[in-house]
Amino acid sequence: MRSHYCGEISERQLDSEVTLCGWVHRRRDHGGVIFIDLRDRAGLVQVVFNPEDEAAFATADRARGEYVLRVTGRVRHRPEGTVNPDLHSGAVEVVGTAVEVLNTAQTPPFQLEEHEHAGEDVRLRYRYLDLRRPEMQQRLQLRARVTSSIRRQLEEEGFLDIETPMLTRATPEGARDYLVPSRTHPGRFFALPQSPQLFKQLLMMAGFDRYYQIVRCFRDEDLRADRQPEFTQLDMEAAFVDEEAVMGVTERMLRRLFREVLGTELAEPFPRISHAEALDRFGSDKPDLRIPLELVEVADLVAGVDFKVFSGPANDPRGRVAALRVPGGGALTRKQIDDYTELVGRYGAKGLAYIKVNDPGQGLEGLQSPIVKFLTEEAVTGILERTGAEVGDLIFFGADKAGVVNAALGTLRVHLGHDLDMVEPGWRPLWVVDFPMFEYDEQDGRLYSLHHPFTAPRAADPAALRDEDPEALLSRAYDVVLNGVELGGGSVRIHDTAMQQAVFGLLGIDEEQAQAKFGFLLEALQYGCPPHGGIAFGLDRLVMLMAGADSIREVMAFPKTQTATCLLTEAPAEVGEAQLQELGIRLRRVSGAQ
RNA sequence: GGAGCGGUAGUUCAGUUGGUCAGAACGCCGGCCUGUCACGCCGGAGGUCGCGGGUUCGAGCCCCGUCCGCUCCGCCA
Repeated sequence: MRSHYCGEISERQLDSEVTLCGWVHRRRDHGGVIFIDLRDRAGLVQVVFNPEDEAAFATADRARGEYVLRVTGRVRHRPEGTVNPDLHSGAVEVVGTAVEVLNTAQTPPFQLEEHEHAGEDVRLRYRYLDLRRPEMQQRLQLRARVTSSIRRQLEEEGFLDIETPMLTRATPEGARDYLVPSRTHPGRFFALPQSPQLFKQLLMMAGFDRYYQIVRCFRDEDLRADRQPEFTQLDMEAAFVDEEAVMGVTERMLRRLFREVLGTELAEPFPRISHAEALDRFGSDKPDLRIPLELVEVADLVAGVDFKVFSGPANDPRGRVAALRVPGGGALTRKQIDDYTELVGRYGAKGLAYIKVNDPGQGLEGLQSPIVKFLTEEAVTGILERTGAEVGDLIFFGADKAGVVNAALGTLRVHLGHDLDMVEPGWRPLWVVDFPMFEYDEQDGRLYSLHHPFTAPRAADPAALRDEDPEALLSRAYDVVLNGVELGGGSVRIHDTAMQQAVFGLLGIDEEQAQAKFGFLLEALQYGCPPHGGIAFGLDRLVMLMAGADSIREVMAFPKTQTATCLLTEAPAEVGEAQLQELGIRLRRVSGAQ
């Protein structure tokens, strides 16, 4: 039907006759000559129609935006002075001698323009039109190149692509499950997988050694710019490996990916940082290393002052007092500081103390601050020294429970980095390692896995595990972070029944529950389970970063809205009584019915 | 569950203190135009101001409720 893609046309096809199929991107009618920019997935090319070709000219005259055309014509150089350097095909044009209207089109509800952006709701409602836009075409093509590169690398390293079930069972821990009622077993439900975690471990036990899958996962939790109810994981697992092997595979894969797709070299090896150090220095377990700001611990300096706001947390084992020095921050206005105060308030901070360093040579006189008067001169001097403050700087403080301080100053650090234009260019991957095994939840009064209950602890045996303070226990888990985005995480797994039972025990999952929910896993562990470990990546986030987009919706063909609906298909929708009856389901109440 | 921002023409938006405030640009339709490329020029059509209620002589504007979109907190092993 066609000989080339529109976007392919260049001087290489000079003087040859080409046949193109595409959409009318734009039509410029000069009365005596008509230009049509014809668009397909590869790009744009300008087609010229002259009145001498009567039939073609008449058809071009009729054509409107988004009409689908098949055009035949000869490729020629553009006349002197009319070359368009913004277009790949801009040195040439196609002289249209035959046109066929393959289909007409209604006027689109929004312009498929780079220049003006339609609201996201309109774009989602007419997603098939939105996806025609060159920007979206490029994003989804980028996504395809990403998965292609990943597959090639992993397959070269001997990984097998094996599918796992979409209909599985609900898990007691973790995110809320999407449920699917069983028709053949009324009253019972499948769950859609939150990840193939247990299946990939079973594949290791089954001897497949090296597995990977690019697989859809489902979590029924509230949405964010980087969270959708269905999303795609690059999931990997290998047997007879330790954390070094998994991290090695990962780095090779990412390095090749960025080289092939973006022409960029990533650091070799990726730097590593412990979870504790990440929180100490950056207030985040996914620090953006492009931002040259760090938190500094000052609890010891203010532990003795009368100022309860500081001395309280400084003497609380779960508290933290930290400073964040902002070079040149003295120029921040009162309004800006107020806005930052409001920002950290969202994370539970009760305020945002600061010191403006006007002239440190003058001692306390050279400082401008609402809190200096509550501190000792010794404390202030110590703070200035430790933060390395210079003239014109500003120092922010966080004093509260450690979690609040980290969240507040960690977020503040990122915002300051962007607002003050301090973000360094480039790609800064890193590994976060030495995660705690558990996290204590004060509300529920119990431990939760920081990763998941199958993560191996750094403990020799179950007895050693029970001897330790659970909150001090480290796991054999690792996260890979890129420019402040958590790209993926994984761990070496437990491959021993007794150890798995011991971890369940610490999580408050008793023998009976463990058997009921994970009996098949505990059983499988007893039939010769090899040591194994793996990692899973958020593919959408990876592509989002590489595409320079600020939401994963921009790199998904048909994403959901924040309330988890599809504006195009209007899913979820009600179903008929007959369908419900077949499933043995009666609705408690029909809310939101029309 | 909570906080914030937004909803006015097909689209993106403006609309002051409640009183010619139903507006602009783009798009669309018609006409003109032989080198444009976000073509240009002339003319035209196009509105349930998200929805419901209230205050008022009078509401796009104020109040209450509600729906939708986005950002964030909680949540996301």
